[in-house]
Amino acid sequence: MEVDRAEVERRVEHFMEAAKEAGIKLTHQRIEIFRQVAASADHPSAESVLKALQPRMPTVSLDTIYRTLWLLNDLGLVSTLGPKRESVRFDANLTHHHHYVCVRCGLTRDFESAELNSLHIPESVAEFGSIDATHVEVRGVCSRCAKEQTEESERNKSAIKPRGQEKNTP
Amino acid sequence: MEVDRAEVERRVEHFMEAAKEAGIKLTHQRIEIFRQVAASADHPSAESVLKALQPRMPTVSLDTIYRTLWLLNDLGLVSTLGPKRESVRFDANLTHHHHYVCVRCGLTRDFESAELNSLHIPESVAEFGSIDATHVEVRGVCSRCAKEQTEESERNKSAIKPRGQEKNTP
DNA sequence: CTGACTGCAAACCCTTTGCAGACCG
DNA sequence: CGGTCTGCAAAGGGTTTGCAGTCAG
Repeated sequence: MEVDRAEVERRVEHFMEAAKEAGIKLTHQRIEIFRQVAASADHPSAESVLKALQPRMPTVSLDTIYRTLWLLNDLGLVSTLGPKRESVRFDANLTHHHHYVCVRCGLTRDFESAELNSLHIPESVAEFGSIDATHVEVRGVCSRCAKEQTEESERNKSAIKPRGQEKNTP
Repeated sequence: MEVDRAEVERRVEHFMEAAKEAGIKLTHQRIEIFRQVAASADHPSAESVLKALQPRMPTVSLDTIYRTLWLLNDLGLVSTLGPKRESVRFDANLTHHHHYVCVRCGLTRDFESAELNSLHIPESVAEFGSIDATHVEVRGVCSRCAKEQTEESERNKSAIKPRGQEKNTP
């Protein structure tokens, strides 16, 4: 499924500006990789970006795609779906509940809300398939990470923030 | 963070019955692994279950934990958080949007809803940390998988359904 | 020109699998 | 006791990293 052509070009434009501003080089690979992600409505993985790019760029390699996608992520031009790169988590709470997730360390906590259990979902969604459950995910920075963040922000004043790689199962 | 002791025992009880009903053996390992997941409010990974169990059961191995957790998942006694075990997916749509996810093949589609963009989150959630974004995930079986499912349901009439392992980036 | 970037290959981490011995029922 | 289950070790798949050559600015 493809994104509207004009929208793709708008996103690419935005990417070019942001890249220039961040002082990174606009290589052929980066432009094509970004264009490919921007054009796909189905949130591709690195692998599927590679497959899509192969015909146009036979020599592009998977690791460049990874590096580029994470770079784009750091620049705030794309985001990732679901947990970054963690192990699978298991949940013995069988009641209908929702989650608070810390975007820094992955801490996950349940919460309940009768209101959120009965959300009104747009009718258009039914076209995708059956609707079995709806689940709300609240994202933020947990208190512990917030504390660490302020502590270390004393020294860092660089433009680009590193992609948090620390793991944590508190 | 620990789950209420009585609640844990209630869950373990439920597990014992369900296991008997399913005809699987109640080994020491299975009971302890289940108890550990049931007792953790933070949705542990296999690795953290292992660490928690090491003191009590020094010889338990990581692969047994994996096998047991997936077994519990198949029995409907635990569930998994986030995408089962896929590669990271990237998203170039920077607008506030929500997701429809097929639980069979992982197909993911965006949808928008002004109503869902401004949900009322319980105040208790603020205790966990800052609230930066809220995101609704609708789960179901996509039309394509639903078709396949009915086609193959002719032959299968086994009690326990296999854990869907197929991957798919449509 | 020169430092940033790419491609290659090998390393890494989490997870799964094959097999021989151990244990539940 | 027999078949299920465990532990071990090794394989597997996705992702990352070190290095030497390449390219954008």
